[in-house]
Amino acid sequence: MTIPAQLTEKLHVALKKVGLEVSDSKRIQIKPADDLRFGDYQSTVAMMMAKPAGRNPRELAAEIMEAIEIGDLAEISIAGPGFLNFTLTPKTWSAQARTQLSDPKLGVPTVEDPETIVIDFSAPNVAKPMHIGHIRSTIIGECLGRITSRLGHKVIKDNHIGDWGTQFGMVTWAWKQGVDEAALDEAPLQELLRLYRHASEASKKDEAIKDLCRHELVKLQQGDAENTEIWNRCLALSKKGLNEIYDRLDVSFDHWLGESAYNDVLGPLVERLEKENLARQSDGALCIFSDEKVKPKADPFKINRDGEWQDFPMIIRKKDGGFNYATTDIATFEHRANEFHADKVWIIVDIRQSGHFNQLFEVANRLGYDRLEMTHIAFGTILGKDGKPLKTRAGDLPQLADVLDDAVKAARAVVGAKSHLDTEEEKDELAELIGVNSVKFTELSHHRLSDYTFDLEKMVALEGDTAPYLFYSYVRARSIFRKLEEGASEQLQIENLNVTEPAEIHLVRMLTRYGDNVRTVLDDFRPNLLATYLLELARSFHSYFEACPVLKSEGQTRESRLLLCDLTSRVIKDGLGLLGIDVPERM
RNA sequence: GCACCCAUAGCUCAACUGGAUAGAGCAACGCACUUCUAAUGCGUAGGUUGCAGGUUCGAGUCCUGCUGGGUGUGCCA
Repeated sequence: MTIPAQLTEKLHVALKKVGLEVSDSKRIQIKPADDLRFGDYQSTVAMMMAKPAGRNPRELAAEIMEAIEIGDLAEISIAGPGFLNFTLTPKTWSAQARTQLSDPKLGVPTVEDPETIVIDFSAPNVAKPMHIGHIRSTIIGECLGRITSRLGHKVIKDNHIGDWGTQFGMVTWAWKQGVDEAALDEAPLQELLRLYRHASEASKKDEAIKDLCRHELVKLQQGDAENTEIWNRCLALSKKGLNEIYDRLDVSFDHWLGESAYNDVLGPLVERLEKENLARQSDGALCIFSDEKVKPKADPFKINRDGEWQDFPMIIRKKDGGFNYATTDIATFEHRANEFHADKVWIIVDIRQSGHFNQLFEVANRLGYDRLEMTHIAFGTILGKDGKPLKTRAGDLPQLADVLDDAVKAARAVVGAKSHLDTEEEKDELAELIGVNSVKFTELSHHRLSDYTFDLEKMVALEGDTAPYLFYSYVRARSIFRKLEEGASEQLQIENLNVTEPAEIHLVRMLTRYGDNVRTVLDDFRPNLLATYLLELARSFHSYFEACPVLKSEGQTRESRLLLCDLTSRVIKDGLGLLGIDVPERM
């Protein structure tokens, strides 16, 4: 039983003794104290019960304290307006640490009812190389996938690539204007980007060219041989480029079911919707309208213009006959429900698309998929130095590969100056690890909804709350074991783990919070909570490491401290692994 | 206009979902290295949590109204 559960139970019994019946044990509210001066856990039950019982909260707290049979689990004190503070004894902490050390899962809980969860993330447009804006979905998605899977769920990671949309019409048009085969051989992604930019600029200037691009897409969607051939070549080249980045980021997928994967079902799908009166013609397009069941304000199919509520339909077939992302998105969730048997679908996409998802989820309900729980996990915008969003269409975004290269270069300079590694090859490898993971960690340590300014210098800063800080704590802990005589680490006895010093106790306190922190990430899809926790853990380890000599101590103390180093290094490695970050053994 | 999101130290972010004197890092200043790897630790300084009300024993957190910023708003995704 966990410590909070034990304390809750003991409090429950004590409350009965004092003559106060608590119907809901949640009201007892044992919480970790947010300030260590107040102990490890606190209960506000005396304050909450006092008023209805017509009692003084402090007196009530004193009675409860008298009645509770705490044994040597914790020390109790009363403070402030009536807080009951529990300070766990060193004996309790030692036992907690031993339990965690002998648990292969390090205290991370497993869910009782595993679910099948589809995570839809990254989803780049394949005609263009990934730019910095793609980092958020990619990194958050991989992290959520790892955590969800660790908690015992079945996770299906799906890269819903944009391989069928308007941008393909543009690339195809430009391709036919003149593709540079030599460049395509040399640097395929750059050549595709050139084609896209060419078409983008041309169609901005000339409405007729825009129409030609649209037409190329319609031809592709209708199976035109030449366009299909071009499409196949683009797709192969793009995927190769994307995979290089994913390998570098240590991101992987179970499926790459992009928009094109659903092409064959779009026609029948749209016919079905029209036949069942879920969609109707409007201005030449086929649209899904409001069902008028909720107030306009809460209706995703309504919009207010000049004080008047008007229809705001979801277009599922354009007047040129082409399908758009709304159509493929409907086909996609049907596939996920029917073929993947998903209980939940998490879609990790920019918050700017939230309106679209409100409509999409409503469509799912109307189609009878109300048991499929779909969530749009939104994130904020990456801003330029001017405080304005980096423009997606302008084509002047830093490419992700370049950002990673720059980060590695910056890391290489620091590694060159500070590393204890022997060879240049090892240093290059370490710089790659630090550079790439600094970019990832920067992303994961921000709240997902906050906009943040893209600042390469800050991103690769290697001091303070960064990936290298965490790496360093891990490396310090592991280096101890390299100094040990052969086989000594195997002989460590878990029973000998026993903490007494404040720095040791604080370290254990942080360590035992690991499982809870992992779990809470999924409450609101917040990897930054785990990132913050790991930084705090590392901080308490560095403090401990400075305050408590390990190898210079003797006997049981030495063994106990070695075990603490072992446990800490395991938690840090495991925690970073859940964030999608690999650790170096030396640096 | 309307809808949604955001506002916490100079900067970047926390605050365990309503608890005590709002915490970290960066930047600034001071102290500690022939080291268990100083990519560190210890300390100083930095706040009317955008403003005004309300609910509550108790509000950064919930409610209302403002202010400021961002995003979206029919055939892009």
